[in-house]
Amino acid sequence: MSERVARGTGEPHLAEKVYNKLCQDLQDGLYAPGAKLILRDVAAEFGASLTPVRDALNRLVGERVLEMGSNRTISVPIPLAAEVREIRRIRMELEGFAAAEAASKGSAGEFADIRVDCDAYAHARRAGDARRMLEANRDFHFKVYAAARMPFLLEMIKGLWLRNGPLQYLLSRSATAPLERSDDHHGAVMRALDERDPEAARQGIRNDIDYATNDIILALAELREKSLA
Amino acid sequence: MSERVARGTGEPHLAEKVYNKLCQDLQDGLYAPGAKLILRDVAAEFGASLTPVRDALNRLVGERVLEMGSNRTISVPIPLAAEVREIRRIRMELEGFAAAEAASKGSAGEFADIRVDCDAYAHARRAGDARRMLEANRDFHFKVYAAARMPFLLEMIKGLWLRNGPLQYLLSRSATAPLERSDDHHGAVMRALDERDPEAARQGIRNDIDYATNDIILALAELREKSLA
DNA sequence: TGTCAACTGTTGATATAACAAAATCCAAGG
DNA sequence: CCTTGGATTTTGTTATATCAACAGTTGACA
Repeated sequence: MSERVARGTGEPHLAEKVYNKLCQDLQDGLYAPGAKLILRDVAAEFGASLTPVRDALNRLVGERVLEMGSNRTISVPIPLAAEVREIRRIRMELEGFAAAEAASKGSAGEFADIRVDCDAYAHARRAGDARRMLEANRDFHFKVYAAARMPFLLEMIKGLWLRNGPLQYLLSRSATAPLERSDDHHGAVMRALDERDPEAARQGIRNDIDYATNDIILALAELREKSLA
Repeated sequence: MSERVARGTGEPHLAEKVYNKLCQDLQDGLYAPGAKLILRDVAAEFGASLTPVRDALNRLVGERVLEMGSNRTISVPIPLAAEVREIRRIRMELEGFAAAEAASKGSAGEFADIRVDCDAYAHARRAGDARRMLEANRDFHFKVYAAARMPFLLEMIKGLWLRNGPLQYLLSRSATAPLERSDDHHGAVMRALDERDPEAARQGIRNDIDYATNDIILALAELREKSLA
């Protein structure tokens, strides 16, 4: 039953596989906020023992993607609206900063690549394809941030996104799911990049985050209301 | 040999004790950058088994305070100068933002409390007491950030500080240890808070971080030079 | 019928054993 | 003196057993 292990190579061990899969699923909004992650259940899912699962979960707790309750239960956080608002402000600072840097330091090639996702987003929205919208939106944002050439900043932003991945779960099930219309903001960012105008890029991203978060806050209120019923 | 465990209460379990102690020691610069953390050694130090130590270390890895090498060895990161510079810029954004918020939202009582640490810092510097300087400096900064009333932001900033805690290890052993003279910047922040001038507070903190990081970069260069010898 | 205590299953915490990859060491050979 | 090859030790990985806290259930008794 003991799995072959590879150390030293880039080959992922079991703990890392579990970690990666959980990240993926969290990002894709497959876990509801509040969902508990039972060690033995997750272990069974992967056909693994507790140890690698503990490793993965503890790492996620360190990243604040999961939280450990006072009873030591690990679960997907249900942020308070105030917390979502706080994270929105932090994201506006950090991602705005990254966009401004990108406008200064990005290459024309990168910008062309970014435009593809910008168009893909608009196209997907017109087609009403929610999944593609999500994907294109994410690619658009992260390609902008990558153009800032600040790897650690990119990591931090990824962490913030992962953190509200589960909230997209809500969004995707929300009655009022508004299919956010970020086209204008994305377009503004795109123009700012081409014109190498850092402040305009910053402001475009800030607006995008500002508006998009409103939907999340609404969905969250809806969840709370439902959980009282 | 099995330790009594308390679940549900706020009482820390073994893994958490290990985690807290490591945080403390890292923050105090007791670990050199590049130091390896051997599972069994740490476990022996705490008279514990591997499991709780794995828990603590994995969490620290998640927080990017420690890093896992390709051979799965966990160690204190030795950042490249470029990384230190990147983190400096991120800190300037984030901590500058927090200071600006503090100027808007902090209470007069908080400001009075902050002034104590500001004075303590100046006093410790004149007395040449390096340890007290460090302490007063940290208290000063974090009290400012706490006044912004953004708990998650505070967490993130703590993470960034923890991350270059080990670099203070270098500083404390550096031949050119410059005993940074942050008095002016601290004073500027202090004035900005009292006058409720967010932009001045932001700029004061930004300057402080900017200058203070230079010392770290110098010490880092010194380390690299020494490690080549 | 309502209440409470004992029982039982669940779940996280810890310790430990077995294993494999890396690292280290040491001796033989060039 | 340096290299090289294998033996030995170190060290991370995984699985597993045991224990204590917790939750839910059942059943006895008032």
